[in-house]
Amino acid sequence: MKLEDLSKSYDPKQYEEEIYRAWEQSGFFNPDSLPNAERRKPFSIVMAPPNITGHLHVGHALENVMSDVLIRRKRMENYKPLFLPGKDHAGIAGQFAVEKELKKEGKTRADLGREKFLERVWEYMREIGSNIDQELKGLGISTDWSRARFTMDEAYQHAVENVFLHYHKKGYIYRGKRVVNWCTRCRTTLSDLEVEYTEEQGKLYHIAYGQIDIATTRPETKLGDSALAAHPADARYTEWIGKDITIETSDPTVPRDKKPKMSKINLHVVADIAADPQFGTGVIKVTPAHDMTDYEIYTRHPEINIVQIIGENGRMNKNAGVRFEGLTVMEARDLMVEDLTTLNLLKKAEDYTHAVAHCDRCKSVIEPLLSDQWFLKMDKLALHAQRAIEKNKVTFVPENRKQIMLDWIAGIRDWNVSRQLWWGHRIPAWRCECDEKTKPARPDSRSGGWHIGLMAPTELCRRCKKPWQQTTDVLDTWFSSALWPFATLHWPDETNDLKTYYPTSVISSAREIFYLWIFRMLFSGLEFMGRPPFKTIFVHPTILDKSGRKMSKSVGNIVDPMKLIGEYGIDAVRFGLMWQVMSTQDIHWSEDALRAGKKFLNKIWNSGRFTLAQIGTQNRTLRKPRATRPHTQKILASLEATSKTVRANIETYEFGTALHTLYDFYWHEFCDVFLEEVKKDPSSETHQVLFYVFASSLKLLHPFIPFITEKLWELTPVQNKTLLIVEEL
RNA sequence: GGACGGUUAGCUCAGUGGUAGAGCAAUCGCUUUACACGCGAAAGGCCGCAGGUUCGAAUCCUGCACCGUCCACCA
Repeated sequence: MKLEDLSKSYDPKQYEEEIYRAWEQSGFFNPDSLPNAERRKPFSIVMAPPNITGHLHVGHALENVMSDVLIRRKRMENYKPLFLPGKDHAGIAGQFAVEKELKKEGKTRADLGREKFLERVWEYMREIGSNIDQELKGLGISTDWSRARFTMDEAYQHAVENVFLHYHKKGYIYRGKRVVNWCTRCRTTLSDLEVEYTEEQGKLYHIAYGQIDIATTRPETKLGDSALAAHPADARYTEWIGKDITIETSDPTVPRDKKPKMSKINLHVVADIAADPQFGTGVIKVTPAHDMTDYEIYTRHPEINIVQIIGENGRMNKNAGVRFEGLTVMEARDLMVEDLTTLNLLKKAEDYTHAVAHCDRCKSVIEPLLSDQWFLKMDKLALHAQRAIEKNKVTFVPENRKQIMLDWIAGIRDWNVSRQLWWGHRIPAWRCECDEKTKPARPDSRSGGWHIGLMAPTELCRRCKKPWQQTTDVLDTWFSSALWPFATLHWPDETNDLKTYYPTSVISSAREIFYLWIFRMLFSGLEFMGRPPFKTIFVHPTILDKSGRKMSKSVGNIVDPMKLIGEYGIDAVRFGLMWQVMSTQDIHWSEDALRAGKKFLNKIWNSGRFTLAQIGTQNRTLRKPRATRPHTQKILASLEATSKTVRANIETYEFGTALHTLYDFYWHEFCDVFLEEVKKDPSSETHQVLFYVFASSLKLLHPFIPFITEKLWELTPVQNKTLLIVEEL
């Protein structure tokens, strides 16, 4: 291409595709294929695998561009950087996405059945998965596609099974009946971290319980009451402790079409620290099957019994009595309030704002329910993580995240790892009919009568000669994500990749998944690899809208990175993202930064055209020229200073400062001042310096805006030139 | 209820003890042969509020207000 053919303004669309293809064809995204790979030191980042449920959002773009800046920089610093891409099957989110599609066809997953449904999920994953790959490539990131992983790959599934068996062998896995977060729509449990609380306007009902009044937001749970509790130090109630009191209630045996009837029941009164003397009357009604706190009270007082009144479908079950059975929780609440009013037991109902639990995924209200689930004991695993953090085996950026993580670990509870979903890793737990009869699941028996291990589906039970049945429960999606930094490198096989690239250099994570993912990778890495899975945890900023609100579909303030790329080009979007990253402060999204980027690219382009025209076509070496004149000396010194600042800033993840520094240097010192000097003094020395500063600037800018710099590099007459991505800084 | 962060030009943000800065927008002048996605010039801020330390504070300390995020079993 001749210089005269270059357009007067930079047109990204003209070059982006061709350049990305050239990079891919070079094989340089694969660190093993780099020149002198054996002599380079490893550097590695595993991509936070996007969920295959939709499109990339601007947060993905930010995170991956930041990682890519590091990777590209390290490649030019003679490391062999691995940027490992992949995708997550996203258990509940994945299943929910496909269910939503089915709903449009008027079907549910039950209509298809497990097998057919899973086929459908796989189909969906393949389709959406390849879209996501395209979108990632659209960001210009230099990931090694030959190493791409998916959490449902066969090898990955083996790793997951391996981990489960390991934990079981160590006694960390147990099956227990607990009050869990139950999503009545998804029909599965959720871990505490997958529950989202929203402040909602409700009512606080004051109900007469014998001589005591009790306040509750959920009067329908009255049907499952099995005790009352007061604080042991609460003098008002000491005489009641240990005794039964008689309370009046709506008789649940009266059919719904009849008027409510008063009936009496006895409730035992216990002393328990969970009761706050300051709140209401200081007495709590205890409904152990449907409230976490109440369940804990129950575990401390063996004399209390437990009655489940809400079923997994979110409706009242037969324990609630004919009057309430079959009603949804909300319907039951209304009826109970109506009955209590009629029976004159409702003292008052005041407006009350309280936190209501919702399913992170489908936003349905969570019902706390008593349920048999698999748990992972967290005490030892958390302790190891805690020690590693305390001994600074991992670095947190920003630093204050360290203490935040430690505080959180201190209050950790066992992890409910089972899910009643179809899409996910099946738990390797088996049983057969005879086993079920002879060894019924007892609460808290280690595996509740299940046999844990790997079995062929054809294997028969020795006792009854019938085939073993595998549990239909699957694992929490984060159980597999926790293994990402080593399972992607083929653990448990001791591969070269594992030896070379574990531990990874830095993990870049959204605050949102700090506990959900980062913490779990940390203890998993320690448990299975004996070392933390990353040296540095970089908790990157969250992109909010201009007024500081979280981006969400319902608010309609989402920014689509692909649309922006279509409008501004990849480099301008990368520039705009990095321009706004100041330390780890959240970003109030402003498209101005993209406009600034676009203008800057144009400036680079035209200064490039000018420079190339000035220096002629003869190949030059990249050696630093000697400068004898003030303007050449000045620009070389300035380049040196810029280079140092940029290096320091990238090392400390100060992407915005690095880019601002480059911008100021390039535009205001190189273009505004030096290029004007060149016009006045077109000497050989000036041209040598011009060439050197221009070429050096392209290298420094490349990690941020790789396309335009690669294109200009191609046009620059450099001796023994390769692609810019592998040029030495 | 706890933890953390923010509050500087119209908007998005730098600046962390010595006369206030950038990008974008707005104003005025330039069809100067790299670039009008440009060049030059001018304009714009009692640096959230109230105290304190200091010769001197946007910058350090204390308190308060507002905004935001995360964590927490308050019925």
